Amino acid sequence: MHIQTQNAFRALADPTRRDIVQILAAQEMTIGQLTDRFDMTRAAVKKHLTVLSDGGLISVEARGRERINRLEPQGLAPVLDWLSYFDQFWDDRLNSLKEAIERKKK
Amino acid sequence: MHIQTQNAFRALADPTRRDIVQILAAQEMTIGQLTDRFDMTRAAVKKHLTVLSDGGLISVEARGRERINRLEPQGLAPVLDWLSYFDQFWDDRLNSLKEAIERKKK
DNA sequence: TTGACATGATACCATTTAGTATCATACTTA
DNA sequence: TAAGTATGATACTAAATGGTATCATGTCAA
Repeated sequence: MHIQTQNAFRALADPTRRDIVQILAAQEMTIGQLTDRFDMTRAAVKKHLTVLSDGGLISVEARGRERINRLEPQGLAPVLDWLSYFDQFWDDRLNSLKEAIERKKK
Repeated sequence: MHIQTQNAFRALADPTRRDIVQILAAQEMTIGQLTDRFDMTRAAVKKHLTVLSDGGLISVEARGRERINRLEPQGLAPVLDWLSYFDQFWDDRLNSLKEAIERKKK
């Protein structure tokens, strides 16, 4: 059993963590900056970041006394791989995503 | 916040439940049949099925004294929709999925 | 109709989880 | 160097989670 798959799915199971992932998709942030976006303590945000890091969804770079948290999109790969098992059930949906990509490339 | 999205992600967060989803993708089953595939009691499997049902990932049809559990692939839609937010990060991976689909269609 | 079978439901337990409060550490800067 | 700032780490709590055991209900079949 793939521990990466498990850790990634587990990381995405919490709504706060999914929000963090979306925020970091737009802009990298320190823990303090992220904490400003939520109604919880810095310690709680830090815990979520640890779970996201375990899931391979973010990376952390030390910069002075700050820690820059960045999205690692390839961490979503195990999730997509697992979902791809169900190709035969959602060809239509995948095709619409494919078309969106084609449009964007023009 | 989309409760369906939350329930679907939560349902997929457990490895036993992901296994159940894959088993049901191949063949619909009763609770008893599913229990044979796992090293846990029928009651535990039933709990997982309830979580999967809450997540919209399976449906249950009563047939006599049996309950037929079926995969509901469209329950994965909220998960895919959420992931599609990150299109710009995994064009390559999506393209490989797209290619797999194209190959299959031939 | 009666026994066997498939499931539903409830109570209970141990562990994990999501959060807080608090203190320690390390870096910046006046 | 000393104060302020950003983060790390630990201990603690309440609630959710994953599991069991047990009993109730409903259906099938002889």
